[in-house]
Amino acid sequence: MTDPQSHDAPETEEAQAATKAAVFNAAERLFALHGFQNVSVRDITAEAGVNLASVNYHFGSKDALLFAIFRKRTGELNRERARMLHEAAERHAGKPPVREILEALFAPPLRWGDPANDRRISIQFIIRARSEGTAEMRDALQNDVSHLERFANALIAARPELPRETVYWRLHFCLGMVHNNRFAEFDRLHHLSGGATREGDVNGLLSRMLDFAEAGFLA
Amino acid sequence: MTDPQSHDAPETEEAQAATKAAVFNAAERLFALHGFQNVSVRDITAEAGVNLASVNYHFGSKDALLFAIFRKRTGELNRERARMLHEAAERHAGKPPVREILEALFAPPLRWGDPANDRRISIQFIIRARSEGTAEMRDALQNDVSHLERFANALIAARPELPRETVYWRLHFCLGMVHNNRFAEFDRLHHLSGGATREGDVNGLLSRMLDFAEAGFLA
DNA sequence: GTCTATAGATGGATAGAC
DNA sequence: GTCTATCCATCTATAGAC
Repeated sequence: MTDPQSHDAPETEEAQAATKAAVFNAAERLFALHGFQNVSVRDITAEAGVNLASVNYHFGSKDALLFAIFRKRTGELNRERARMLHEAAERHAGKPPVREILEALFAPPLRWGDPANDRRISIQFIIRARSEGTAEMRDALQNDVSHLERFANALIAARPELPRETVYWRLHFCLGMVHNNRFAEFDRLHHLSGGATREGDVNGLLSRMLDFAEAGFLA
Repeated sequence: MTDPQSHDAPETEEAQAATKAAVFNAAERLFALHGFQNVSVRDITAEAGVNLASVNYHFGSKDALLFAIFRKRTGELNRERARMLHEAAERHAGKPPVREILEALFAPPLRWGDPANDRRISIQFIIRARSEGTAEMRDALQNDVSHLERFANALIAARPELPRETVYWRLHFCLGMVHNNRFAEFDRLHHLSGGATREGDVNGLLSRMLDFAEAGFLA
């Protein structure tokens, strides 16, 4: 924009954005598949088909790249969950039932995990960040509980007869159910059940999770 | 034993065993606290107060040390769970109810996680191995489902009216509840609940988990 | 802006002295 | 058997050529 040769700028900007996006996507993919410490800047730039210095030029450092991916994806996921919770509240005069609150919590990560969904890799990245993330990521997770507070408050309103402490623990159990949906765990379950569990049936899995967790909240 | 100077052997063997144990314990502790890739052989030997070559001398390599810890601890945990399941079966003529099956699944890792328990660090190591472990560990987890098969079969017998597929998925949900019991997740929950959740009350947490999961199996 | 070449640091593993 | 000194591979980050 400040460049007088404006007919050159679009090409340059596009090339820059394309390189940055290629690095971003390659990094997200490799981190999700192989773990954060097992992927080098060389792996990422080779996968993206760009030169080695691109990571530092566009993101500053390997850790900053990781954090950029983390922040973008968690932001998207949290917004999607918040929107579903808001819609559920609107449908029920501000007091949605437990099942619809849990659906807003479960459905977005499950839909992302659909084998037919491009975001499949993003959700695996987020799950990995919870255990392998940098100190910066863990601090961000630790401090940004405002997103979960909305869910906790909705659940407390839906089950006012339960002690608040009990609701928090049960929310913790539900989050454990979500975080366990990793490739390796699905594979293990598939092996254990002799092939009876089908990973691809996202809506079926959502129903199963809601049945289980809703009953747990009624106890 | 084959050494004619038998009065020297005990001292040497003890020293050897002591060094090996020091390496083992320091490694388990550091891996559990900081992750596998973030701990170097130098960190381990420094923490153990032994020389750098000890890891390779006693265990062959860093990865072999990791795997030795993994195999020992998972073996201990699985035996403890199997024993509790066996005892539950004996109490109920071979057909224990869902709650006692789940107690055999939940109680050992929870008791290990008690802040007053020396094994607190071991269970964090195992949980970390599930997501950060080497290919060798993941293969071992993948192939050793015999331990879980006993629990799956007991649950199928306790709920014969449910489709087997449903029982497998619900077992998967229960395992997610267990695997989510990490330091970082407890801290986050404590923060979210404004300090209402007490991590130290192991028996209370066990009851809460059993209430939630048992109700989920009744759905 | 892009890319090559390389600096600088750290890692696992091991040879060889004792 | 124990330990020091060192090898060699690999990593991130960056300087400097174009």
